[in-house]
Amino acid sequence: MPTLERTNPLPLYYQLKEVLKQQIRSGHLAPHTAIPSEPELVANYHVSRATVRQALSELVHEGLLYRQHGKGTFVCEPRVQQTQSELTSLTEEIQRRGKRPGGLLLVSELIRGSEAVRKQLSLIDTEQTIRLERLRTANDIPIAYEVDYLPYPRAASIYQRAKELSDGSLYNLMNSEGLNPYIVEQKIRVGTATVREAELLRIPPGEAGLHFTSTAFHLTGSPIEYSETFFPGTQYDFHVTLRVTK
Amino acid sequence: MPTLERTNPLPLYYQLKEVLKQQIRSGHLAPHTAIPSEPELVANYHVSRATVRQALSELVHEGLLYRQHGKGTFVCEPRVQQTQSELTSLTEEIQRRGKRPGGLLLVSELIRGSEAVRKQLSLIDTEQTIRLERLRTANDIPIAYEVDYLPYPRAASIYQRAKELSDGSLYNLMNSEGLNPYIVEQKIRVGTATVREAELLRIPPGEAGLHFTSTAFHLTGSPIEYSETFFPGTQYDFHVTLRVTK
DNA sequence: TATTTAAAGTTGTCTGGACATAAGGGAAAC
DNA sequence: GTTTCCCTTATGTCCAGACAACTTTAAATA
Repeated sequence: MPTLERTNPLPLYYQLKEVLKQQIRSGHLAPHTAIPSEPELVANYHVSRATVRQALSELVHEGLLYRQHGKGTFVCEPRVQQTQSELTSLTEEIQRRGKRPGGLLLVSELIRGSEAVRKQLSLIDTEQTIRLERLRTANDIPIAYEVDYLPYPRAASIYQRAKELSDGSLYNLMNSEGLNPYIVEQKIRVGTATVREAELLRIPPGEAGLHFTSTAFHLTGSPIEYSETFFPGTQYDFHVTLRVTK
Repeated sequence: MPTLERTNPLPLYYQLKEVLKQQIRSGHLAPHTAIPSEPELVANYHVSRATVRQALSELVHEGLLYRQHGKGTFVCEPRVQQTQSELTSLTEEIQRRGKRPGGLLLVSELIRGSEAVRKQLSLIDTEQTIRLERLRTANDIPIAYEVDYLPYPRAASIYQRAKELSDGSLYNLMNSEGLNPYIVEQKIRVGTATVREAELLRIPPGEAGLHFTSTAFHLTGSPIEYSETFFPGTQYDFHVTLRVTK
């Protein structure tokens, strides 16, 4: 049985979490079997019950364990996509599929922006909108047309560094500037390509595809990015994991 | 200041949560302002710090508060769609839009099922598949064509009560039978209507629409339902809220 | 034998305390 | 005037213990 290191800067509950996670993934703890009871974990790892419970609570929240009052704590059956509603950027999605992500920055401008966009970004009167028009590629093949809007004074650094978007993702850039997307709301519907989109994506105009509108919020709940993306045809399938809020 | 009732069967941390939620929603606690510190809440409500922290932690998890180590706990800016990745059934979606949900059960049968479906439901050799073919309606207008698959011995009660699906939702039925969907994985892509789908939905064959494949898992991680749904044209837009996993 | 009761083990809630770590402000030193 | 250091306050982690509520098992009872 592994031991927890009190000299380790990582918290004890976190170390215990990792140990249990490892045992679940390796199969030492089989699905639907009970893990050691809380008093047993307390004795085995020489930590308090509060520490054990913090570790278990987070694993329950991550969908690896489930509890039954009076009976015990059990291992969940593994799902194909173990992550729940994980926030992954298109860049990461492309990489996950074994392709090389890229991007072509078509336009980078500072405008007032439509009322709809201004409302999405909760802009006040004096503030402007950064507008980025991009063609996203996988292995140099265009796969999506995207327009991003960011609040101007706040995301000024993004406007300066927009050139770096040619190969990286906007979310990476935002993270490095303290504008970490924390929650993203997306709306998905079927749409058809405009003439401009069709040209850039090398598809027949009017072809059907997925149209995304997405708003990213900071940890604090402030909107930090709004975007509209068009994925042509059936090249892209979108995954999502929903969970009951209890 | 409201007081917590120790005679109330609801836990203290839960009562405190509700009090704070109410103050946030009513505007007594404005966005980006600090709520009382933990020691203050301890003094104000006469509970221990652990109880306060349990309430705050859950509110942070629900996206209503954010913490800053060394500074305090603050109120999040409200988002349009305050729920995060809430698991809502199509029936609820239709109701939310002020329409009357309905359904026409076309087929209800017990079959072996394709290998793909059997794999989705993790069936063993002797188990069969319940197959339900349904036309979903809003105000009696067909809006989607859906085929559901459930594991047979386990969901036998659903097969018996399939007739009740004519006006209710499958998820409601499943909940009442202890088969509560807890996590749902969905795949979304653009698809075209088959001849049968076009006929039933009264649209031209080959018309584009959203094609959903969805697998519902129980609290324990076991798959309990797999379904394929087709939404024609642009009638339906799908909302989703993603969140970073920290 | 069948039923009821009691005990043991489990998670859920709650207490009061302790020290660590991070942020900010003000006083002291430069 | 500027910097440095310390004190205060905030959240983060951890402890030892208590009782409640639920489940199962086993003993006691009818």
